[in-house]
Amino acid sequence: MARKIGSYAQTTGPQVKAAALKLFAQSGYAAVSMRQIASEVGMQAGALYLYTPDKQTLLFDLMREHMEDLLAAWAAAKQGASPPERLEAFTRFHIRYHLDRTDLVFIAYMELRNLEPDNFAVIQSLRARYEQELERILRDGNSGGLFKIADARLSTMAIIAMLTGMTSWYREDGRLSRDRIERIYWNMVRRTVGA
Amino acid sequence: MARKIGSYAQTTGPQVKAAALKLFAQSGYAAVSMRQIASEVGMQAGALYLYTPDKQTLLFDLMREHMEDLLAAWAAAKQGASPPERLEAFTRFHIRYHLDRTDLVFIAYMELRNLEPDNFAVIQSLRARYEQELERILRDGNSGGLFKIADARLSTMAIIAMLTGMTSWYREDGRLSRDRIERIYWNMVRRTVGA
DNA sequence: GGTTGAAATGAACGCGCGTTCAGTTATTCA
DNA sequence: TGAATAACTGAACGCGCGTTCATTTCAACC
Repeated sequence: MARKIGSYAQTTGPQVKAAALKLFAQSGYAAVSMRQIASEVGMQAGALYLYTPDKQTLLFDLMREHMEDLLAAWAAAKQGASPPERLEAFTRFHIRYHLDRTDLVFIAYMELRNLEPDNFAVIQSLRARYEQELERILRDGNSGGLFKIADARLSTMAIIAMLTGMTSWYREDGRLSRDRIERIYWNMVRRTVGA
Repeated sequence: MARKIGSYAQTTGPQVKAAALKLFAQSGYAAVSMRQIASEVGMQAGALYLYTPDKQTLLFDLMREHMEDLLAAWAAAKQGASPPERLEAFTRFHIRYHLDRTDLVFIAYMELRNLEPDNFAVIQSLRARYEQELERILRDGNSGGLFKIADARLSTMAIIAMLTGMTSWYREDGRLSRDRIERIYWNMVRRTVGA
């Protein structure tokens, strides 16, 4: 018997996560059963517990890894000297990263209230760190007179909502190419900050 | 016995809806039980069925009435001759209306996937009508040269996402007054369309 | 080819779910 | 006062839930 003692099996783990991701994004955490997830992977419900201690952890791990990957990817992609350049880099990075992971983004926004308090706090703090990255750029640009922003916090929330909202209507085979969408949105963001 | 024959009792009905609204917004449709809703109103679960045929209809009615009220309220508040004036009216209306009903707005966006297909289609079509109102203004302003918009549909989605996102962070006793928030957001919207 | 141990099964657990309905209570009005 | 009716109770229904665990399968290795 392979009863996890401190660690969990690593081989089938990714498949379980992928199945949970797909189903959670489709129907929502509360509406998806462990039996459905197991069936998606092609096993029985009991076997899932070789890869996760419980259902809640499955959700939490998806969200935490998403936020950590996002922060790491931005740290790697970060560039630009002036605030306008940094803002453009952030905007384009955000769009590309999110359009590649619409399911994860969807979950990370929709399932917050299904997290237990401790887990919620962890995700909120990771999210805050990401928002801080944008807010920092806006404040720098504003104090340097390059942006004309009334309230950096409000602009941060507005821009992130505007950008992240894309994931709810974007389709791979849609009317506009990703490049075109990216260009149009960057233009709107630029205008929003008065640059 | 008061077994609904075609119609449902009207007296306690609003209390049931209010309780469902509160709990759905708090924990999500799938995570809230009929027993919880009943307990919030102060009755037993069975009594709820005097006011609704089932749980799904409770959700659907909340969403449908919200969208119909929204459309009716905008029809009444609609004003302005030029596209910029109309856009300002729309923006300010949207903010005021949504900040007064954060719970309903939250549900109307989050619980779409918990609607059965037929119900989903109804809500989607109501939502589309509302978005059309904004898109019409943007197209008119663009063809008159008053706005500088690359794609009216994208700007519509961007603006609505930006405005509706407010409901997820707005608090009655927050740092900024509603008037100030409204002014700042209108300024951002105005810039977004290049006016 | 026999042993090991990881991977997975499948039955079972107690529980809460949405919904139904016969029966009880409270109010209305003749 | 008593009949009619509206409002609500509380027990019950079958079902699917998350989770556990003794048992089976099977590839890897001596």
